[in-house]
Amino acid sequence: MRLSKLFFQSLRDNPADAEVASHQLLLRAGLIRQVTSGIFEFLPLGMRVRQKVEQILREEMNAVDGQEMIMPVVQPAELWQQSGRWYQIGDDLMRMQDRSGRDMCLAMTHEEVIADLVSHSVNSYKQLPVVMYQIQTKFRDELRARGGLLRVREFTMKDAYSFHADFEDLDRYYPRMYEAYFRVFRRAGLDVVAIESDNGMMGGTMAHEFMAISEVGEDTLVLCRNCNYRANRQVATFRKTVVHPGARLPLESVHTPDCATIEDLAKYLDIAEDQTAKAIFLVATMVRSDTVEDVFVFCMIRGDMTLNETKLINAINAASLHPASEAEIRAVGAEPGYGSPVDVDLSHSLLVVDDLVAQSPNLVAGANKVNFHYKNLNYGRDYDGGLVADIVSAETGHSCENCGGELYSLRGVEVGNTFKLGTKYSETMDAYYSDNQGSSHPIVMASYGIGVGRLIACVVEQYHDENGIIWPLSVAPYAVHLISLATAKQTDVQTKAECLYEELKREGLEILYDDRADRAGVKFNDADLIGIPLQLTIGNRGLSQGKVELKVRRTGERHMLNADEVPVALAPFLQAEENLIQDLLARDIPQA
RNA sequence: CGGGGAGUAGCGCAGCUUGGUUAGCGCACAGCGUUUGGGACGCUGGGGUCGAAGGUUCAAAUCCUUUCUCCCCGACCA
Repeated sequence: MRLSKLFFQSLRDNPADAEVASHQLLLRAGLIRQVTSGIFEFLPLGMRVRQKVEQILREEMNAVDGQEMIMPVVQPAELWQQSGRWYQIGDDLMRMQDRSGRDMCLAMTHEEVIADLVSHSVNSYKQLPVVMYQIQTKFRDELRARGGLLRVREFTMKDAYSFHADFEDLDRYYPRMYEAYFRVFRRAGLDVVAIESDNGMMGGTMAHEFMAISEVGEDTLVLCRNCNYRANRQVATFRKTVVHPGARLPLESVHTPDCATIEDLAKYLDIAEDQTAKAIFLVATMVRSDTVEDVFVFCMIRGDMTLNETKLINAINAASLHPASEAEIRAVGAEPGYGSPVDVDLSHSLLVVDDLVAQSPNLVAGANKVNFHYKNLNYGRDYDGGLVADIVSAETGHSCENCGGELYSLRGVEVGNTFKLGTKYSETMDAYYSDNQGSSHPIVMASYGIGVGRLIACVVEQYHDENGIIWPLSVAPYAVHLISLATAKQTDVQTKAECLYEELKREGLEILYDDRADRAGVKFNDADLIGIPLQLTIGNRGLSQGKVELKVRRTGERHMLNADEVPVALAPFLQAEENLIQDLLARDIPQA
């Protein structure tokens, strides 16, 4: 492709509203443009990267028996009502009506439609297992799009769905997809970590997330330094130990002036924060079959820990949570900042006590009176009932539940996930098959997603420097960036550049040919910005000695190649770029 | 939705506090000339409903009200 003809313009300055590196570089290198919040265009250069990624996805999905198909973006409400998600999912689901007033929505994902398809098409165990996938647009009306392609509203996802006669068959298949996922990410140059995750709105029995480790990530991973425990902080567990065991002491009320925070309280009473308990007040929205109800939730957790809202949502089976207002807190007889479950009216509320608080004797907690706390608060004596569950987050420094090793945390971007859905959708969408005895069973289902744009953003996050992007060869828009420095008078250089362009194209190489009339500096800077792995410069200086100059974008190394044997001379450098990916692929795949 | 910030040419910004000619600058863009191996220089030129609506005023980019959009931080996910 001639750069002079390419629909392309680089930006010298970073657009003011782009903060993360991948967003800035993808914009500046002319790969994408934002149309409105969270909705992007992929320009020709960006489209080529996308096609590279999609090709990898196709090859790897086909390799695990996936069959490509395509499903609609606009879907009837009925299917989502049938699965129940029409009611469970909030405003993320973009709803609308067609001209006759029929409720419709934009697909956030395609479980309903494919389960519906399978319910009509699969009748016998002989048709199972079957795996289908698509590379298709999804729309999620996110609260807040951010970070360029990292978090958008309209995006392209590779979503695959597998259907099995029973869980054993799914368990046999699932590891194949898990490994295929590692191959996809590694072929694109990304090193990822697979972790246990929450099932969220997907439901089902088990889920993994594939995380690209990055400071710009929105997720926190909890990992063990000793064993291979890895989980999203939303679900990560840890070993909880009672740090101050002992016999129960009598409850007493103490005056604690100006101790609205745990830190102040511990300091004032000269105790450790792990000897305190704190109350957290939330309102949960509970969605039952056809009712929606707000319930006040009174949580007790140890003072040095933080509430984990995902765990809480799962423990009480709520649809969503939001902080309670002061009025709502006082309505049950509690005092904000000095709350405890003693002598409050919880008849219309839900008490949830973290299991560690339930086990720990003699904690200090609020006395529901400004400037007063209780000492020696004991669950089962001073208050009881409610639900006892793990509702706090694992943090750096906690102990691994499996081995006792030290936990630490990293930030990551979720580039893919896999869900063992079980029979949730097959039952609601009526997807049953007959076994060899003629009896009917729900089909066992799983779904597997990878965000194409997010994957690209993660590649750029991982592969860039201060001058621009440094594409891995496997996803680079072109393999070689040919830069002609010919001036109007240097017709010999011009001619040689044209010949070289044609020759390299004949060799089957993907070439971006900078034939523009700009000065050298402009071209070099654009080349570094775009980030094609190999830059081939042809100018009067080298050509007068029969040479062209090769620069490896990744390392900055320069080599003089004989102008007459460029394709041959180029081969080892292309191979070296290829080898980087092969090295990544050769690594062991960590077990799920 | 809560908190913070910003909307002036394709991009980056100044002007606004203290209203006053024809709204400026750099980059980008077009033409001509000189240049030509790491973002050249000169001359000329095109491009703006100053986010929108309403108001105050002799006069509004500037003051007031309303509204829309975008970005960043917190509750969601590929």
